Amino acid sequence: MPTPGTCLKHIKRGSEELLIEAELVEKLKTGRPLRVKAGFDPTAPDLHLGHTVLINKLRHFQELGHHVLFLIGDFTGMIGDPSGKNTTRPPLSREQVLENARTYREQVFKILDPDRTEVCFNSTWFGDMDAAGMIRLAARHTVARMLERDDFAKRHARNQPIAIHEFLYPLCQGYDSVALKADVELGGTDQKFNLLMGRELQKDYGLAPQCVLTVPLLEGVDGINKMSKSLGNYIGIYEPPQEIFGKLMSISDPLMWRYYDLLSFRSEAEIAALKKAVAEGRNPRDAKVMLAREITARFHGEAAAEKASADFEARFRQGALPDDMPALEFTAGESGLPLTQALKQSGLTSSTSDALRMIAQGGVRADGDKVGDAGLLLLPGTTVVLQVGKRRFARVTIRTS
RNA sequence: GGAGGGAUACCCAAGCGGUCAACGGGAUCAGACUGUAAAUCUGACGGCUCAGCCUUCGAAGGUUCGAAUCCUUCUCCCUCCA
Repeated sequence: MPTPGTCLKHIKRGSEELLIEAELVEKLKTGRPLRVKAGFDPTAPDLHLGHTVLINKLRHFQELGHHVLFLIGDFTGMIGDPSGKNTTRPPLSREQVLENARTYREQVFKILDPDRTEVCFNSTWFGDMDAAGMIRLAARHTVARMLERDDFAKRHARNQPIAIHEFLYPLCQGYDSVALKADVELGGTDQKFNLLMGRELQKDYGLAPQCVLTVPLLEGVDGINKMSKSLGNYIGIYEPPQEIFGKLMSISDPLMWRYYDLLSFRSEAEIAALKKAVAEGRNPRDAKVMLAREITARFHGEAAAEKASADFEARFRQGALPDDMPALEFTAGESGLPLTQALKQSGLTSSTSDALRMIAQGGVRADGDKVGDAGLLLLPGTTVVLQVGKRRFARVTIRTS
């Protein structure tokens, strides 16, 4: 068993803030497995790398022998988290929630150890709470305390609306910690207020307050905004290996180091050494390949990562064709199928207008040769490899109708 | 309850009777460059049977030779006062 000191170091790596460190040390000293809580929205089962920063941190706790409480906020999901300023979301049925939970499990256990993970639902305790109970809970806090939360304060100052129920969300999240007797709760930096609410409520209910560990929000592949599906700058952990690998290779160099810090399982010493080597002239590309391989392997296995890497190398450095391109068949009359139609029907371009533009811009290749003639016809009985841009390919066979 | 402001393409945002498929910015895509990038530069960015045609400017009607632009009704958002 490692000492509390080394545990703490492991836990703090890549994290943003730990409150209160001294308390956590005390908890670690007891030697019992700590109950580590993290809450997840039941609506978005498509996890991306941004989510995994937190999940990686949960894994760190497991590596140290602690117990993870993976909480699905099926009850609070009915409220919606104001911090995301999500507009009204449709209520989910019981079946949908369970289905989402199943998907979560599937995705999350690529990182977490199932034996040390307990999946819970907060409807378990909130489902039984009556209106009086909810009001009792609401009585625990004041409006002034609520307005301490930055986004509430801002909205209030700007005369933007704050619905009453939005105040209930932090209270509910805090109460989850009471119900679960959490020792530690993890969350993104934007969750700090809600996490601290757990401490307050635990004290109110006569429990030892949980420690709070926040992790940074990961920037998306654009390097500017936080990674999110709606911004389209995400890398989903369920994407095909080639996609994950390719997207990681397309990030900027500075962003690469950020990803190393937050996503890689390599030791800090190893990363520092790599950084030094690049600073001294080693091609940053090598470092990026290592990162892309590590992450791809995490979700798809070593072999798939190896292959994605080789494909990428072949395609972009040597201009070779990918060996997994979709093979499609179209039928055409004797005169043949217009290239624009083939491009549109194969999904390589969004419309025939788009196809014409691509051809005009020199972005279309047939069997490796740049197409200059927009009126090109693909004759029946032939098979052509069509390419649009650098990344989109299809093998198209034309048959007679 | 009262007064005012707004709804334009993926997003932001001009336009206020014809020259508008609609300025500009962002995002995106293609080309050049490169380390695979990023940055930069160039171009594209509603659809189609593409030198032409068709459908768009919250919705539905109306005025007009002609409307994103004017009128009417409706829907939705926001601000201020109470």
